[in-house]
Amino acid sequence: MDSSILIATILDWHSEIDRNLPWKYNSSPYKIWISEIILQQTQVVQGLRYYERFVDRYPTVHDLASSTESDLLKVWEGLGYNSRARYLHQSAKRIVDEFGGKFPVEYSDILSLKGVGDYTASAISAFAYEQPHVAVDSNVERWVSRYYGIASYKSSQSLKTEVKSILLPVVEKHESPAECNQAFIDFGALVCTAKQPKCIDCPLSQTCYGYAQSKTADYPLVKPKVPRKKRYFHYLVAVDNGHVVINKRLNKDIWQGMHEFPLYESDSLQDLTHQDLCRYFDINESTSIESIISYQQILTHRIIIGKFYLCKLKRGTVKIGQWMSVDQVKKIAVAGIVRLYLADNMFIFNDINKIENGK
DNA sequence: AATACGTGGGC
DNA sequence: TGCCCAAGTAT
Repeated sequence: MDSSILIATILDWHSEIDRNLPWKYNSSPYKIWISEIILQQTQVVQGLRYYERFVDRYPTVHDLASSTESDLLKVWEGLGYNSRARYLHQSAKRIVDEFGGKFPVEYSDILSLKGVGDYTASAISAFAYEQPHVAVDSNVERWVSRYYGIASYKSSQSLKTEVKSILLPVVEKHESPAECNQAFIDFGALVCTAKQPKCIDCPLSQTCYGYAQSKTADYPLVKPKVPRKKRYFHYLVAVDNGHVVINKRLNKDIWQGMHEFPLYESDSLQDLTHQDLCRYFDINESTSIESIISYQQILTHRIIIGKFYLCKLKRGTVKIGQWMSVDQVKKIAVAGIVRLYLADNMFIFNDINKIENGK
């Protein structure tokens, strides 16, 4: 089928779709930018509430720029890939400083923002400014690769280039690049889904290569995944009268900028011995460990095993971090594995006697 | 080009 | 339960 007829079919299908997403129509470039960043590698249902909270808290780029990275990470907590939040703050400051607070219009300027790659720059250009760009995300490359039987790898540059070469000429001729892109994405998200595509209801099935060959599951190609490496995080949960010792993660590593307890990382599942704890955390040998609790968190490329060693220390005698109260801890963004621990163990902030009584 | 970066939902 | 997937980007 000629690609222009193909696109006309999809636009026709899309004319009866209304997903009613808050960033869809008459949104500012700023809000479209926020929505696109939040939606990177994130399902719409998962990002929706974060988007609402985010624009409520930072209605303009000025509000975002004058915020702090720590505040931003707290709003972002639980969403994942938090470098997105750090880059958002960085870019907001740049927009205020270098673009006079006005969101850039030129594709090259938009692309130059940290955290904005080709997909996001294209999406903003099309949705906010009706410029002829194609935002190729996983939805779009999936249906195009299935329809034409393009044997390229998922997310590969070659597939993106191929998809663009097919769709861009059509978008350039159409009056609304925004409408085209929304239709392309929605079609992949709602009809040509990753699992169990709705070929029965698909307006393109009769001319679809993947459907004809019963090979929709084979496109696009997927590379074998590398096994996840395990990392063992040993945390000293040092408490004293409603306070606990906290550090901020500053290295270029997972959970950068987020908070945790004093950490020692090892390469084995073995519990740290009392001697190890004394050495690594500089605590007195008479300090007793109240409990050792383990949590596990599975990430895309890692499995984090967190072990939490609870003990009582005297505030002021410890230099391995900053003492914080419950209220302070509730206001900071914490690393995922620490969040798991705290969800079950908030009793550590109760007074010492209650902990001794085992409650 | 390959790898790292989070988290939650679906089956 | 274990595995796949998600409106990708930076290095």
